[in-house]
Amino acid sequence: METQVSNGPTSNSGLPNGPPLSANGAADDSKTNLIVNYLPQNMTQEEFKSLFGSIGEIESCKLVRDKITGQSLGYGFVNYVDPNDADKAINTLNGLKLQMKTIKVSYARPSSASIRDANLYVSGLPKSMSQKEMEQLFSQYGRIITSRILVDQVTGVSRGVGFIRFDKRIEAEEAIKGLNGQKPLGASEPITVKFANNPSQKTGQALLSHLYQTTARRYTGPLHHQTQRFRLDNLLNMAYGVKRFSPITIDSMTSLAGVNLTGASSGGWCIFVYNLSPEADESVLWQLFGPFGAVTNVKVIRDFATNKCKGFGFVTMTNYEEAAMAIASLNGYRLGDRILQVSFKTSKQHKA
DNA sequence: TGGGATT
Repeated sequence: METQVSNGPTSNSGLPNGPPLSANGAADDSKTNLIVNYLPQNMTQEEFKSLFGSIGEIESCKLVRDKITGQSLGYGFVNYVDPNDADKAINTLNGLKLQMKTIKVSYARPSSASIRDANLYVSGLPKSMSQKEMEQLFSQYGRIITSRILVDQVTGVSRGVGFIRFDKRIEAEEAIKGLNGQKPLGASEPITVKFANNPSQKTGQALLSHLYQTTARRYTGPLHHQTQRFRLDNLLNMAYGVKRFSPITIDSMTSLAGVNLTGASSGGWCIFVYNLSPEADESVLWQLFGPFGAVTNVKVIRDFATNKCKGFGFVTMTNYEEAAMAIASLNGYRLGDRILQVSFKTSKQHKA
């Protein structure tokens, strides 16, 4: 997504021209220190250093990692010895495409506690709201460093989700107080405003959570009956319930993986789980579905006001066969005093 | 009986 190199009213540094910024007597690295955003998840410290070291001598550099999981947070800092090299790095490496990412290279703002955790996640935005309009809404609370609205990769339509990074954390806090749960002028639904997760943090957490559940289960005993083995044709009928695709033959089963791109929208098979209790949380979904295979995401849908589960949730599984087995096994499964209904998620508009 | 979306 090339748009990420050119969003926001100012550069990510807040220092568009890299002006002098001494003041406190400490080493002034405002002309040499760069922040690099949108690095590929799998890039190592060594690769990072190698890439930026090709420009000139580096005083120091750091790929920022999650303290607990150790995984890259997708950004880092490079401090050059020579300000000219920093300038050159911006000119030559900003916008560079690495794998699926377009990296952003800009001057780093001076390190300070007050600018940390100033990044907000906004959802429920009207699809018609532009980035500029979103900024106008938030700018009353402080100086915006960057902003973005996520769009559907295919249609380009807003997903109603955005990010706002303020200069100061207190500004972000005030924006949450002032805007969370509020309806923008003319909007029909309130927006949600909260502190954003770190980039790419979610997948790591999902992995960890799954790992935790998988490990913990060994010591707490099985949570459900053994998975039953179904004949393949029987399984497919049960998994799909009412047929919504052209009939699937057993012969075509092996080729389903190649068809995933259409059947499973971007990154897995989405499963609808109905009749969860109001107390249900994400962990119960991990526990139920984890044993069947790779689960990448679980979501319990909660009421905005009460924070209680609205009775359903969603699970995303990577592999079709594992998803189908989970559905065949868990549909009709009794959880407490409730009988679960589990099926592949279908699009409502396509309902007969 | 059908949401939210984490750059």
